[in-house]
Amino acid sequence: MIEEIKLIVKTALGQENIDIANNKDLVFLRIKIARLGHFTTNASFLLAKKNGTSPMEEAEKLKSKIIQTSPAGYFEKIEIVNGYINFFVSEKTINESFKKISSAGASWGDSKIGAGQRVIVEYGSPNIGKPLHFGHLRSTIIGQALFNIYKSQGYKAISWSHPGDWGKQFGIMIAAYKEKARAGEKVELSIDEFLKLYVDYNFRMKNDPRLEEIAREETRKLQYGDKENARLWKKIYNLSMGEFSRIIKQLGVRFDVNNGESFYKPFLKRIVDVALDRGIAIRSEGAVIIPLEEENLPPFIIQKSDEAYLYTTTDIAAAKYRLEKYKADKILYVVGAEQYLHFEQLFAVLKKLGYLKNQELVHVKFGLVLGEDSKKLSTRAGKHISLSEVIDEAVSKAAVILSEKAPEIQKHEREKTAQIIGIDSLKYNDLSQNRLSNIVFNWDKMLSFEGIAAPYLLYTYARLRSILRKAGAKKIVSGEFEAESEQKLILKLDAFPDAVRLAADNFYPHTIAVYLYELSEAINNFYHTENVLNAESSIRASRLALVNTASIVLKKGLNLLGLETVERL
RNA sequence: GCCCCCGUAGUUCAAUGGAUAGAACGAGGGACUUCUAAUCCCCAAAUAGGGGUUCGAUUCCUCUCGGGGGCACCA
Repeated sequence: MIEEIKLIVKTALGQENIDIANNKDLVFLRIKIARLGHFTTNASFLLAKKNGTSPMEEAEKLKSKIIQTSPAGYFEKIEIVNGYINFFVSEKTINESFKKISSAGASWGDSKIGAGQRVIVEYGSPNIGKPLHFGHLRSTIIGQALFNIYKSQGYKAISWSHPGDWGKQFGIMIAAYKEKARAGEKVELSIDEFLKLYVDYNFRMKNDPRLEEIAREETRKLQYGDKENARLWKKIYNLSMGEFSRIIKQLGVRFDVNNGESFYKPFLKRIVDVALDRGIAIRSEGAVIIPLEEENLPPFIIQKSDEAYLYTTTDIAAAKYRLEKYKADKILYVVGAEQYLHFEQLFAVLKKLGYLKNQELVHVKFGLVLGEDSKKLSTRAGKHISLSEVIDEAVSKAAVILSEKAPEIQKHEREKTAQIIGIDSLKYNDLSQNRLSNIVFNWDKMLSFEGIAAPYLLYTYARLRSILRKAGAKKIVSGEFEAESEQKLILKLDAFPDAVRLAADNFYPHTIAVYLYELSEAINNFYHTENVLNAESSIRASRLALVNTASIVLKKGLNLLGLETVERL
């Protein structure tokens, strides 16, 4: 409806106010206070400023214009309050809107805005060799949601994982492994064992520069093709990727492309050579750096003084590859905010090197997961919360609650349902808040199934499905709605595309998450006040159509966020 | 020292520069012979502080305070 109202107002503004109509400050809003109306615009304020008159005066003039030019019966009334022009749409308009939404069905909220554009979403990139810690959940979940959202907006979206499988952590693990092996100790080849080795070595390295030296040397050897190190690397890589795929699958996430840092090793030398040849990079203190003084940034080191490469080098190669080979128009890097500077530098360097032209590169940053002490959780420091542990905890807690509240659900369905509730809860907990804030890790909060949490949404959905099951299959796409709760629900359904657009524009999945909570409120309110199955036949038919449409939109929204639904709860 | 992010009820979070700043949890009270009570209804409580821009500021600018992160060979 909001698009229709936009058009009506712009038409009424006429040619003489084309500047106002095109002004980006002209806004159309859904009114939050129900008694004031459904929609409003600030056009009168802009007109008053332009003409040196009062908003009230301009509002009156514009209102009579709108009454003349708008389709008959579109508005129930138009009121002017404090200079705002407030629109009350008519019942007929609401019914029309419903028809549109229910016909669109699962495509409601989609758009073609991104048609012909390719967007690569990089997320969920683990550091190979270390088990996934809880912090990885954020990137994975936010990234997957953005990927889904962009796809729904008509983009050709590519989900891309960029595992850190080529860096110094391997040098450290290899060094630690060899140290043990030399001492004649048998090393169990498991992911946990390698983590222990890593943490321990890293800790000792702080006080012993010799160990640091050894690790660095192992890294260099690996990068320059040492056989033994390559063999160890492969071992750790396989262990780690197995673990990664298992968890990713459990989370319902998948990647179109899975090119780790090691994938780019054939390109690294050339990246450095070209940068040097063009005079963009220089040698400094034995290393190769790209100075970024003009950009007011610290220099970007692309090769170490021992000739090993860094993730900076890999990132340049990866970006070049995506821009040139994959012809990406947009790349979203869903990576923690602590890498802010790195991406500022990377984007500046890509421009300098001419790889980045008018494509859009965005660092979609998110806050850290902090420990209970409000300090960063770090694997290096041995502060580690295992992601798979958190997932298991969430699922088993869901199973307990499920058996209390819905004992009638059969065993095999119960396990599946507990999985979905547990995982959805973790995801929703993260997705429902602005990604920029830090999160303090807290078991209770993380696994809370009360209030604004996934079970509320899942329950709402299950209720709708239950009504539809009982009603039997019938397909109705329109209806007459008079009850207040019905109209409120339709207005809420009508707002879904706004939430999706906002999420896409700002890379904010939480706008959808918050919207879905509000939608569920409207749904719960509706079926508490109005009976569906026992209503008189024409009303029953209309309400069933509403229930059906609401369930489709709710499911669609949940799916955009990467959440699954259950049929009963 | 410089740079970035954050600061909203007791707590965890909302609010594309718009009206009377919304929820949830927690505390208290109420609603199931009728489509699932993981639901619904009622009730108290907040913009860190100072300037500025604006018809209008939680939102933009600026200073101060507080929390977090980053700043040459980790990712």
